[in-house]
Amino acid sequence: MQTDLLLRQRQSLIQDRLQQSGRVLAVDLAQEFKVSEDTIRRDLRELAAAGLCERVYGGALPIAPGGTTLTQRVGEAPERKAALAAAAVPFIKAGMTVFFDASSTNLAIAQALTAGLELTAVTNTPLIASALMEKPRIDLILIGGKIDRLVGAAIGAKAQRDVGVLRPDLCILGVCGVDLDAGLTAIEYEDAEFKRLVARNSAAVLAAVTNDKLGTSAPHAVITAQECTTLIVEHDATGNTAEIYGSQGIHVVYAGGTKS
Amino acid sequence: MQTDLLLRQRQSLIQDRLQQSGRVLAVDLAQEFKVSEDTIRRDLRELAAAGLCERVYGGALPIAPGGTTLTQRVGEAPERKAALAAAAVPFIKAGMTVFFDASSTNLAIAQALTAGLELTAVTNTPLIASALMEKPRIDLILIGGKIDRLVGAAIGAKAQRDVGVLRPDLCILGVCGVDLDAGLTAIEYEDAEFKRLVARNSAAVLAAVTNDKLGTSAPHAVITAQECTTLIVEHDATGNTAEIYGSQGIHVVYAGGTKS
DNA sequence: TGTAAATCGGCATAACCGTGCATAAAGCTC
DNA sequence: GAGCTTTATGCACGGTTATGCCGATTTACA
Repeated sequence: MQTDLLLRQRQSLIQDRLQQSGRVLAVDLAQEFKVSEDTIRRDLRELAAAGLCERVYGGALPIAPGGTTLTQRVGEAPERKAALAAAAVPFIKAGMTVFFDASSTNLAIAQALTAGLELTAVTNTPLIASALMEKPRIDLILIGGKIDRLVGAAIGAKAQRDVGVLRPDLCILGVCGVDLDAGLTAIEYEDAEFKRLVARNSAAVLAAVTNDKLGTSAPHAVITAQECTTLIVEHDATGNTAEIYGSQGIHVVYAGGTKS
Repeated sequence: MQTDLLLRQRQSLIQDRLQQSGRVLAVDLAQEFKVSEDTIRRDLRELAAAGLCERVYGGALPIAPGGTTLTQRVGEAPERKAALAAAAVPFIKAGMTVFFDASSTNLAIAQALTAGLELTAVTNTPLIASALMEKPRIDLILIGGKIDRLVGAAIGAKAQRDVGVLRPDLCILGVCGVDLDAGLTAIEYEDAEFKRLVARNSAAVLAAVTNDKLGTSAPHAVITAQECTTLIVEHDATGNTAEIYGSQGIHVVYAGGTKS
């Protein structure tokens, strides 16, 4: 706990607390920073005036997300995705080049990254790019092209050409289905093409999936299950998931629960 | 503890302290270098002017926050930007191909578009792309490349190459300064290059600016004032704006007010 | 509806700031 | 080397900022 902070430092830290824990209490902050509650309130008022947080009785909340179509998907089961994201973050290490595929879970991962992390991030998804811009130490590369409205990202010929020159250390894949036989699958043909290209060019592939995708398959194959390095599943995924996929050499991680 | 340092040495050491501990206090430095606080303050002022640190009350911080980024600017004066946006929307007609340049005001314009509008939108700014994704009838094309954190968009060689093939009907330019003699100007060199390229390739150029940019100029010229088709200013812009720019054949529109 | 907590505005104060001026050292010109 | 300019520094002054405290008001909740 630091003492004698400068104003900007304090406000900056408040923003961190906000983004990390989803809310802040004036009392807690006053105690933590050893200043009066009045000062904290003034800070919160200023941050709110600058549009950086939403002022509420007793503290403040992060700025309300707009309500996007893909943000809509983010709105579904946010705590599950946050748990998956928290489990995925440790796999992203400083200095890496990481590709973030289009997916609401991956957006959660991007948001969950610690602010100080230094890495090169690549994405074809504006929403994820926007989230990554909040992290000051990240080198951000945007893959352009025509945006597919369903996927919410650029996946066409141009995007495939641009992403084809990259060799990421890690590919954080978004998938529509995961099955031992069918492998990782996607709903759209072109999306699957794009995902396969990136995954095959990456040194490692990580996928974080909610329970409803486990054991299901979508029309278009992306990669085989064996090509997936790490699979992050929910803590209450069917009991034998780890054994089934683990036997294929896949590293299975349970999120937010007690298991393994 | 050293004595009798030369100015450059001292400033260099201050930078070290800054990078090492994340902040410096004027009092501490004065004591450490055995000079008056005034001298330290002068040092800090110079370093800040050179863009090497951020001056704050009591000392200085590293340039980590990085000037004012796009996400920061979004929160400033939202109601003024909304008014400008409302005035800009009528210029965007169905069927057009429109380029949205990086700018917090342009983000407001993107948000203000009616949901049913059918058009092809192009942007190099993830934040604007995210906003445009909410409009279901818009064909969205993303310009990729390395994201410049200060500008908040892709403006490098790759982005210029990709945008160079487009011939938009309308370019909604974001500018840092507007002056009759200096024309439309930008703070960053590469950003200016990018903007000029897009503007010159567009059939029409529209710029919406807040009062603080009127009559000012930034280091790098984008286009001459005459090359700007439409200029949208605030309702309380200095009275003779319309006359001055109007005499150059520029269509001046006052936003949100009673005038014109 | 009553109560405790949270908030807002005003006020006081101490620390901090920038400016202008003076001084001294260093560098330059002739 | 005399005389000038430039530069770095310190000091004094008035203005500004950050913060804590107080009183009046609003809000949440039982």
